[in-house]
Amino acid sequence: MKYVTIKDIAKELNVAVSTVSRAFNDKYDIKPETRDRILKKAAEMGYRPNPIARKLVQQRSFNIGIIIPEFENSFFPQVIMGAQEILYQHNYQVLIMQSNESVDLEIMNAKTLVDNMVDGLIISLSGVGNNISYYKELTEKKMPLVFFNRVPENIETSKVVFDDYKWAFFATEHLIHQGFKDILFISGADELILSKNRQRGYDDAHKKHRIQTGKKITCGFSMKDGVQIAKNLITKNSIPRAILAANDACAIGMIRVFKDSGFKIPEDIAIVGFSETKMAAHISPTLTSVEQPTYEIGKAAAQLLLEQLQNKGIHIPQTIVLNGRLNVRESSVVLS
Amino acid sequence: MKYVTIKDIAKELNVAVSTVSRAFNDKYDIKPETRDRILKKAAEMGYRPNPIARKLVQQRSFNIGIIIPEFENSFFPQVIMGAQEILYQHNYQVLIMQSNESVDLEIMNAKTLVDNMVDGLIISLSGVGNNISYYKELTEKKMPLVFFNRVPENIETSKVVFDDYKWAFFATEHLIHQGFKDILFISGADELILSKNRQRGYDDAHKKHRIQTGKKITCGFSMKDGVQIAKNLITKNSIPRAILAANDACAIGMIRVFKDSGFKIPEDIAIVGFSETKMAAHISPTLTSVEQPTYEIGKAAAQLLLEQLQNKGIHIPQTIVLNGRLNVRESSVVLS
DNA sequence: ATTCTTTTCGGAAACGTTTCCGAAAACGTT
DNA sequence: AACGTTTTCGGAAACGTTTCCGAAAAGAAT
Repeated sequence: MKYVTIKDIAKELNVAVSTVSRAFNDKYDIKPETRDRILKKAAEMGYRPNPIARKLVQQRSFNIGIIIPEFENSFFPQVIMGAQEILYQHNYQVLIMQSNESVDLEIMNAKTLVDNMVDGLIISLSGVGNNISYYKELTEKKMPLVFFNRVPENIETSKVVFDDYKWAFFATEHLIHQGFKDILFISGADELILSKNRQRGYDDAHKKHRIQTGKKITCGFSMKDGVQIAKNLITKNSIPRAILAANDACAIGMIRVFKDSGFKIPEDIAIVGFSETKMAAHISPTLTSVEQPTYEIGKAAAQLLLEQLQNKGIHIPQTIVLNGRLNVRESSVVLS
Repeated sequence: MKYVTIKDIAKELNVAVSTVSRAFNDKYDIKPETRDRILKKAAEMGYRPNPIARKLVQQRSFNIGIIIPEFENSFFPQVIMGAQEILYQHNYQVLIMQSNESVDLEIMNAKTLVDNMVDGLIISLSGVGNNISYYKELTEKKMPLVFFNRVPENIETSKVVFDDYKWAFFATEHLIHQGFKDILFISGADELILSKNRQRGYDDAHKKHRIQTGKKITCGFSMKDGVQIAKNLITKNSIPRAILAANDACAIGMIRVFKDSGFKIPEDIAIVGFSETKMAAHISPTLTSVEQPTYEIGKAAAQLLLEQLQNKGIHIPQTIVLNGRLNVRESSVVLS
């Protein structure tokens, strides 16, 4: 590939490269007519500024890195769309990396993004065994960071989270209202604040209604995890009356196994999912699920990052807690 | 952010920067012990090579750009995973951009990736009104390009496609075998070869069985498009007996509308989807769908690109045609 | 016409690498 | 000991920008 450079234009027009540069970033003094002359010639020659050279000298990139654990569920893609919308408006490009639920890959991704001089990072942690020491380093070096959804504890950065406590509480209460007592709690990885908050919501709903809590199982966020757990439950013959699942994928995996084994949903086992995928309204039975405002999460994260980018130096970490909704459907309602 | 550079190491060790550079890319002559000394010091100081500086001087990036039209359906994410697997093995980083089904954004994405000196591009076109003149420029400038799934005509590049003709034929024949005559064909954008091939498959299946073809409607690939078309059909009271949909999302959108309006699937309307999303097996009724080998598509595209990268200069455009499978489920089978 | 401001521009350094060229050091050979 | 080879290294240019500094050109004021 042969690129047209600023030098080519300068030579063609018998001006200095600095003049050409000024024509493009007109914050510096340049006579309007020479600027127009340069711009015209540049367009003619098909010149496009080289962002790599610019990054090198400016030590910034106008790039934002986004790291997500997976994109098989539509949750993260939607968050990205939300973030992109905001960031594009402010002339930032978005680099997306995917860590495949692996902490090591996640850190590697973060490092390559930093090496590539992103101006900031939007991150959702990979499930298990998270390691935030690198992120602590980054905050010390003043790299703007925003976590969302799966956020770490004990680190002073901005965060965008869902009100997991409240909605785990409501979802649990919903199941209790339906008359179910033995409610299994499928939790995400223990390290995630998200899991702890849901646990508290689950516990408090039981406390409020003076019911003993059911069992808890820790699990990942994929359909496979749901399948595995359901199979285990069946072989152990330890079938709960109702389930609060880690997310929709997990719930759907479980439903399939249960249905294949002859259980009726919700008559034998009621189930509630989390984070409302598009599938929820279409599977059979339709799945009751806690809906999260995915686009809003992305937008909020982008905005928080932009704030840090603008008033660099002084940065007060904020946590934005977003609200949701419980979409009640067939999987959790028994007509009596 | 303060970065440790090669100069810092050179100063610390009283050697030239060129020596330090040699220590990292040991294709040049360097005494093993000084190399070890440098590597040790570098690790100590937390040095990481700056890929931006390297790109600038080497005029290459070890980055591959992937451009996809959307990532709400799991189809494209899965393709990306496949491509990443291969590219990572060859030490390429992957930059993902998403063009939101907009041709303009797609071209912009391509340009920014080129500006960022990607070594090659893997592209799936955005639906309507595609504009390949820029891609032609790129091929003339020897930029390695591979298209997949939604590929353009009249351009000499490597491509990875699905055997749309064959599977549209089989899917149509399957519906005919079920006894359906009035089969509506929901096509993707007309510009796409994919659409034309499916059309041919659809037509030929009718010819083979001496049945007159049904109507054809052109449509996008999202659930919204399916919803819109189904609504139109209902208001026009032009309900077909069976439908071959553009993809699963579209099919699912239609199913919902039909079900809401009191139609029974498949008793009143049978339907077949395309490209097998995870949803297909879980919605109600379960959806008959043509399954595409998503990971394989990604892998094949990556491999084709790597070939071009390796023997640069001479490049024989190849087209890989991948095979699929028809998963027959409830939505298209009437027990009689 | 002289001096002083302001506008406009050119030159050059810098960003962090790689890589070419040539010189110094180390080693072999006679 | 003198010379030729090979190994190892330093210096410097280059990649395409931005930006600082200072000088030339243009205008204003006396």
